[in-house]
Amino acid sequence: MVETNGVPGVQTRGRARPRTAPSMAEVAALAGVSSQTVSRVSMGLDNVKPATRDRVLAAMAELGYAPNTAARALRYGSFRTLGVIAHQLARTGESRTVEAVVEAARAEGYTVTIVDVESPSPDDVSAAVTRLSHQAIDGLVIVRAESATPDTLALPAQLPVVVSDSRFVGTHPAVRADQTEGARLAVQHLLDLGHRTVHHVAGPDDSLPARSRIDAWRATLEAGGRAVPEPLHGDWTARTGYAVGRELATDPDVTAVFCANDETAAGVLHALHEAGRRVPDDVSVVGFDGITLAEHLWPPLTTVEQDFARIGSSLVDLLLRQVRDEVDLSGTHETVPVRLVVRESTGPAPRRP
Amino acid sequence: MVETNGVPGVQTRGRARPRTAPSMAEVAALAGVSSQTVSRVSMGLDNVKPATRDRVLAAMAELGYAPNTAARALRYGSFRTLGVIAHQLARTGESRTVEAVVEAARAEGYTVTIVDVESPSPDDVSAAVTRLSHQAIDGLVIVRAESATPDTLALPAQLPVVVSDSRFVGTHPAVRADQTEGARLAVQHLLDLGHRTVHHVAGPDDSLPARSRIDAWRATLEAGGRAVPEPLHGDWTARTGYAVGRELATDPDVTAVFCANDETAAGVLHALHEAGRRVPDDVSVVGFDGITLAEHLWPPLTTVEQDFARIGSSLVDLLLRQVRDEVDLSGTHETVPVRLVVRESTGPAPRRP
DNA sequence: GAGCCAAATGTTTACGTAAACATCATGGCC
DNA sequence: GGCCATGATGTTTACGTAAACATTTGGCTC
Repeated sequence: MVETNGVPGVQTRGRARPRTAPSMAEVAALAGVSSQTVSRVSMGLDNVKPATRDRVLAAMAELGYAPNTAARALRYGSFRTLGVIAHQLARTGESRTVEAVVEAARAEGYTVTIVDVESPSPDDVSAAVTRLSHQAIDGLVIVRAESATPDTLALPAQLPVVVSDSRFVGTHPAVRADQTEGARLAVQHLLDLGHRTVHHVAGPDDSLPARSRIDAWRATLEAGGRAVPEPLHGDWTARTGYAVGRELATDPDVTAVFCANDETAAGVLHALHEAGRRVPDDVSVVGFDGITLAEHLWPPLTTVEQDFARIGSSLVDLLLRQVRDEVDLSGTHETVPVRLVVRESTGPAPRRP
Repeated sequence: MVETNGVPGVQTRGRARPRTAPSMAEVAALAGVSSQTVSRVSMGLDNVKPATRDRVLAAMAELGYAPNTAARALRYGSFRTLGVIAHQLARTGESRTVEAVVEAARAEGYTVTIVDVESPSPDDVSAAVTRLSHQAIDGLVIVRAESATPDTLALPAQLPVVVSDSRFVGTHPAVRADQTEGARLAVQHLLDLGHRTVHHVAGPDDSLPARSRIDAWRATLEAGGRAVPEPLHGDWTARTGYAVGRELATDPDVTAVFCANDETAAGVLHALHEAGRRVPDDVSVVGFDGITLAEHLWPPLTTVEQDFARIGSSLVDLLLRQVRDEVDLSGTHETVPVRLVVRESTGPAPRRP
């Protein structure tokens, strides 16, 4: 764990105590009591005479006292803080999950420290973990690890961890959306509409969810005895969706496209419109995620909705069970159901010419 | 500052020290040195004999030692952590700004603790501040305070604060996008295209940026001697954009719409499409923010791009200057330029029938 | 009013780190 | 070979809080 450089212990030196907030001792002096009594008031214990309590509260108010979290954390060995490692905070799935995690953590009295990882490369994620473990956290949520694997990622021993969909499933407690069922629903929906086959604009190769969606897409086509076209590769962005979409638009055989996520679908829609192909009359498009804007794209996008709120709260739940009870949950993983929402971007297959 | 309930000092009790990580003392014992020597190695000081350092590093490795952040923070009086209060993390402007803040903070060796505020009401924001000041932060970034004002928000004295666009401008150091210029550019662009006037779908009333945009929209129309229609009110979401858009779509006099943000614009586009009004042939639409999807809406959205990355880094810069140098910057505020990006959602005004 | 119990409050201590100060060795110099 | 400067290491202490233990106060019983 410790290496020549990157030793957990080695840190740059911080400046010493810049600002001096009032301490319990000062409050105690002002109120004419011992600091222990201040502590009792501060913790809301009831074995303090009301008159004394009032004097202490008044002193706190006068000095603007706030308890020193560092000292408390040192005392308790806990920060009541969770760490979150996310890859691209501004991406929809990401921010919705993080938002839900923050919310769920708050409900449990925890706050959340965020580290954004520049690239999803193992190196960057490792660096993020190292940085976070220098920080004050009781547990760690890894929202997207993409290509990182348990081997490439040196997690501090003893640090409770929970991951959302990634290669850590199996080695760490995980929460994942039901990717397989989602992709199946999407593809089957298109087949049921009479499309002969379904093209797929996939996510990046190193992403496990992306691969789950590819696999389920393929399996569903095969189960229906359909031709399986070569999947096209995107990177979750609308930009590549657009680029790939321009190619798809030129192929008259393409009547149904299942996109790895809604952003990609937006790009595909853009390309189709531009090429003059009508949606859904000529081509049907399905997305994945259920971003807020999906409903207001044109035409409104049929998509597979993930329950980000539930994913977030499950992540926190699973993590806190480890933090509090120190149980070993590795291997457990929870699957959150998804939901196909049919809108106007999908329709019956065009009649063959 | 202290009140009957909600006293900063009062907290529920945490369990005491659940997990015991190896301490310096244990490493010292194993390496046969004093804990101070371990500390020196840990801090990377150079006045340790190489042989000794190696022994200490070996001991650290063996025990899986990591420095206790709480103790360090207590010692230094700093966590190297900044707090961020955001309103709706998943909203685009929000998450982009937060992402940039996280990034900029990381570059300065700080991590970021996030508190998501449920509603932008003063009460909720206050609660968030209270929660955060229990946490271990050296400074606070308020990304959107909306209706909160310096009066309604009890900030801990001495806590360095920086705010993005809000009513705190003036009392606290602030960074704001050039709302006025942005709205002017948007409206003028539409007027230059020959539209007689421009309708506005505004943001919520209690948001200062929303009001700046309204004011600049009105001022630009008046400067051009145009009629100023009643502004319509949205809440930044595509949903209300759609609702309001349905009304606009029925009014043949509406040929140009300036939306308070891109999400709203997406909703308006949706409504216009649905009503069979062509964009931009019948109606031109402009957004605000420059979300990634703007380029891939249909038609690609003309919008006023904010430089979120720069806003984020300016926020951190301004905040750290206070944290480190303890200078008083209240009153200073930085304005970040915006940029009009013209796409296909705007075009010449239709010929009058 | 002595005795006793419980409530209220005070005192001591430990949490892990690192600055400040103290000590000890080593080596160069005359 | 003694002296001092220097570098390496050890010892003491403080940071703010809260548990554990100790003491005082007040009220009640008989």
